[in-house]
Amino acid sequence: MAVTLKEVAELAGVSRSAVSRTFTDGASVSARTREKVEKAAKTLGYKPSLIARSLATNRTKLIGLVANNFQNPAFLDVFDLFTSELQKRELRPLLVNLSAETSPKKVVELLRQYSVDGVIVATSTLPTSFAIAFQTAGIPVIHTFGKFQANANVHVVGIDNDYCGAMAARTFSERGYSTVALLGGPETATSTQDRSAGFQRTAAELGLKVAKVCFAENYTYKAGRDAMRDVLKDPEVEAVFCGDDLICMGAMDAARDAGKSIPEDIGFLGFNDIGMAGWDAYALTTIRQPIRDIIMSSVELVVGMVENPGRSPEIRLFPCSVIERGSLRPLPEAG
Amino acid sequence: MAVTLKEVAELAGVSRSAVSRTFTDGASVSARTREKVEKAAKTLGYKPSLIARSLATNRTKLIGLVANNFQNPAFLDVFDLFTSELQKRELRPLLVNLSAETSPKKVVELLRQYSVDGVIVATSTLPTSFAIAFQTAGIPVIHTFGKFQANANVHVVGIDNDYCGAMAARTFSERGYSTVALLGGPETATSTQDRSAGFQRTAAELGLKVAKVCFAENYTYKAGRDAMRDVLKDPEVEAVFCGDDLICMGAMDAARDAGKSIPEDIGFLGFNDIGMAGWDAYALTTIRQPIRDIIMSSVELVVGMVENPGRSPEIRLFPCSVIERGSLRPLPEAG
DNA sequence: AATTTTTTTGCAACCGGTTGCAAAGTTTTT
DNA sequence: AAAAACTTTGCAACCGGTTGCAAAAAAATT
Repeated sequence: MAVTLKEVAELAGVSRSAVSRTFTDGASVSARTREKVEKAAKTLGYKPSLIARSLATNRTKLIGLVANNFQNPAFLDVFDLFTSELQKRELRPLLVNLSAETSPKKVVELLRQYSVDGVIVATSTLPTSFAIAFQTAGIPVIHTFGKFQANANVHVVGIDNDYCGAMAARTFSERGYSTVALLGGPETATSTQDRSAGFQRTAAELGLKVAKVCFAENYTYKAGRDAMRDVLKDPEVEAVFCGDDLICMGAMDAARDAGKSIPEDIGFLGFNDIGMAGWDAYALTTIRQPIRDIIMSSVELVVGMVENPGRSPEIRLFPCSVIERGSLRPLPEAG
Repeated sequence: MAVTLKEVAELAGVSRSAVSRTFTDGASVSARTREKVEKAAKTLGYKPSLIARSLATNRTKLIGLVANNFQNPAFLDVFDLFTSELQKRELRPLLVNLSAETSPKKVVELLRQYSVDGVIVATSTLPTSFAIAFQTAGIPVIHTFGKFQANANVHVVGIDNDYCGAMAARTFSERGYSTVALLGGPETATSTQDRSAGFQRTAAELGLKVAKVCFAENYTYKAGRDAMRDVLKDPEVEAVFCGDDLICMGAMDAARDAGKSIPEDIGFLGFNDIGMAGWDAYALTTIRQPIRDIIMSSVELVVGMVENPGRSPEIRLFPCSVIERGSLRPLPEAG
């Protein structure tokens, strides 16, 4: 069915190598040969087979994209940006939905079998060891949204979660809150752990009482709503720092359900700044994570790794900022 | 770096074919040979290269997944289901983000170059001709969420949009509304056109006045909010049928912003039943589209096509149903 | 035990490209 | 016009598997 190199070579009256070279960037072909080949290729509708090329060059132009959070709208942006950014560079994403795949080990095997050129692990709920498994298998890997360590042994692109936790504590303190709660994302996520640490440490420093610490089971509205019921048992809580906007929205609805009004009776601070955070019904004050920068940088880095595998592990962190809307008391007037 | 067939064959003391056969389902190998090979493979950590296999067998186990709607939360389900459903069958999704890709023609070329075994085009905003282009190129294709025609020439899996439009009109009529509006999705989407047709025809039959027909520019909250401002100019509109839940939520907020309360002053009927539709802040009455059934069926069909390319085009439609929440007047008591 | 049937095995060609190398062809230099 | 330097080209081997075919081995039949 498909037209091959050989047929084009025959029609153009040149060798197979000549045809191959016309379709390879930077190869040496004379203008006359190129013209003949291009004409023949056009006539036959020839396009080189990327599979065959991959076998010969040992490059597939496939980038594995491993995620386990297909429920959260925050990931829509991630997918959109990843795919379009890869496409711009003539690369393709090979998606792996980790929630469905049995073991992480299998995922590594699988992507190795497909000879992906690189892998982006986009999740904060997996340990660093997962990303390292790719590295051990000789596959360039970036742990996006991952936990960074001073003695990095794997590329990490994301944010400083500890610092963001501290930022949340400061945000509460500046607005005059004195007793607050933490309603984090899944407890096993490294992002949750780091934010929690930063939040509690800074709260202590600022004399802010953290009356309650709890965690939602996953990044969903429902999990947030359920966990919030627990927080509401404690009447002294004036504001809640949530590990994710979706969780936060669930928590807000639980609070409203209990007759509280926002921000008068209770304040909420979200995380991520997903599109919905700006909707009138929630008007969420939240800490924005610069997804776009993170993704672009991850793609750039993985491409760099492919070109230069020896590159030493890098940590790239992007700043987050508080987006002021209506779910917290306003800052007191300066002066 | 990677271990090859040849090395395994040498270690096991058998021919390359024997190794190949141990890793090919249904091939003939004796128990003793298989054992020797498996032992050698384990020692060396061998896994067959899928690229090489693809070249030889002309099957890649890659399924192209073309989408152009990465903004809508409804697509999270789509991605999740598609990827996990493909994974169960040992297939991989090769994602194409159409919004970023220049021309549809290029997409066909691209997926052909990667020799995908099949393609699922998951969008209602592209004409049937797009799906047909794959077919012409000899690639099995399913148009999921596509427009179906009596004389089908391409597989379509989805819903009967005309019928759903009619269902919306009946829903309004049953609840005693007499003057309504249609706030559809993008006007170029075939789903919008069909729903609109069914809605208006049935409204006319039921004596329901459609005072206003307009369309959101895309499937977003903002587009819904903007378009709703136009609808609000007409004070006689009692209820609005929206082309998508996200659009509907935007529209609801525009209405509330104008001081209307829901459902007392104005009613809303959404479409899709995304997770957020159930949130307290919206409690959207909406027409549920059975995404899960549609996706599972699409995957099953594309697999069937790969196995039997001669298969004649099929149309698979799934029923939708009204999910009653709080954005419409209740049904009058029976009797 | 000899013959027939069935199963297993290795050989070698093939899938559709790339690429190092040396020969052939051009262009530049002397 | 010959020599030197540079380009272009085709040959042939290779990437890592699969598979039809015939020979070899094993099992079943007589």
